[in-house]
Amino acid sequence: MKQKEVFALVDCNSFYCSCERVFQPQYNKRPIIVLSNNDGCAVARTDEAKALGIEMGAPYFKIKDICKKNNVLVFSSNYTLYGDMSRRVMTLLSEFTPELEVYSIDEAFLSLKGFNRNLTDYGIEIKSTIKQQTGIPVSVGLASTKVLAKMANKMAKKGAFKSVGVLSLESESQIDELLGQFPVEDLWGIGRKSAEKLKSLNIRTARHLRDANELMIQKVLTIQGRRIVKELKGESCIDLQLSDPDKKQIISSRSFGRSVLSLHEIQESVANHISTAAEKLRRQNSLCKTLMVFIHTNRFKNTPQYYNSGIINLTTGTSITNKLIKSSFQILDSIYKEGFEYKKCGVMLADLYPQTHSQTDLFGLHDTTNEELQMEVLDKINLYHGKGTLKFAACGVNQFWKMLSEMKSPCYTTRWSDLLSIR
DNA sequence: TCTGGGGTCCTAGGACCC
DNA sequence: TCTGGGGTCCTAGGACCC
Repeated sequence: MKQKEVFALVDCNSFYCSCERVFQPQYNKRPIIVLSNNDGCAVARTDEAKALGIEMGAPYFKIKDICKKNNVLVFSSNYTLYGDMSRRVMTLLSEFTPELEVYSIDEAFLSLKGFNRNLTDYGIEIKSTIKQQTGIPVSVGLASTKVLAKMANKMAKKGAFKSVGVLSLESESQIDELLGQFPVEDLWGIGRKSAEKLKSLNIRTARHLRDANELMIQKVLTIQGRRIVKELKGESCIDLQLSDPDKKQIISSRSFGRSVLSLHEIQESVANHISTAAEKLRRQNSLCKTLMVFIHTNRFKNTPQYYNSGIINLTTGTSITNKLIKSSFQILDSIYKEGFEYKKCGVMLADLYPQTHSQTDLFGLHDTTNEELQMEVLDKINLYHGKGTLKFAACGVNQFWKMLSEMKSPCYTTRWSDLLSIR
């Protein structure tokens, strides 16, 4: 007989805020929010901030007053810090199971199949280890499928389970009861649109969905919806993904810190995006055959709007930054129009495929060994001395278009000069 | 003044072929 | 005058996730 699956979903509580708190423990009871890029909206909130009514994704300019009035600590995002803290948490988690899926920067699924342990106790052990060794509080949900583990995790964060922060779904009757209380729109994989469709069918709770006709659900929500129904019944059909597969596309894009009018400044920004994306491309040893560039104005502003994008199909795949910058400028020339206030631009590398080193090209357009070596040196220098240490002149120096990040904390863990000193 | 960024999967429908 | 139908491949767009 097939062994029963057991999944644990470990999720860091208010992750970005918790990272900030680790280094400023005096903030422990204070409301904190962390803003998205460009100090745009709130993307992480502590419980104290949630209690003030600050919604996820709320634009900062709309909540500034509440923040001031209530002494909310506001941070710009510091991805270097969060990435490093995430790595520490994931490394610790990997000691609790041989089968770990790092699902996002602040979440991981663990397979505990065949573990002969009390699952709640094991969850508590995981939680306290992470807290003790990194300072990050986590919640743990355990169940026989990923969808149920996600649900358990959500419930572990509130109500009666909150004080423990760990919830293991084991008995049928308990699962049935909790499914009956769980709103269908809070399920993993059910977004706004799907929730609307389900509600029009009078399916309001996870229990309603579990008991619905699978074929009917598949018609309404595609095969993914049917999978959710099966998982709610305890039939595991979303497997653990142990290694992360190569990306199929790589995007780099960002809003400007202010409106940008000149082609020159957009070129600088695009050159930077290409540099970032191409470095990622080389890191997974791939080449790209399609390059897309887009620019647009601020859709929230009452000014003339313009959006355009262009694509170049590269005859031979490449990962050489300067070649890609050249092509991106060709695209820009064809899509840029004078007289608009631009707010955002970006690039996408698509049609990625693994570099094999064996292919030759009839016209000799493929990347030469010399070019590849140059990129290798570039990547090594930037890895060691920090991003952007060595860059192409096209990326510019002043970068007036750069995003706002006015409330960023120091890089406590990754920069020597920012290390905490104890006096 | 100020509204994020990066990614995947699935499906419908068009193009094309026989 | 008769005006098919099935298959594959590709792409754009929708929906979802964090």
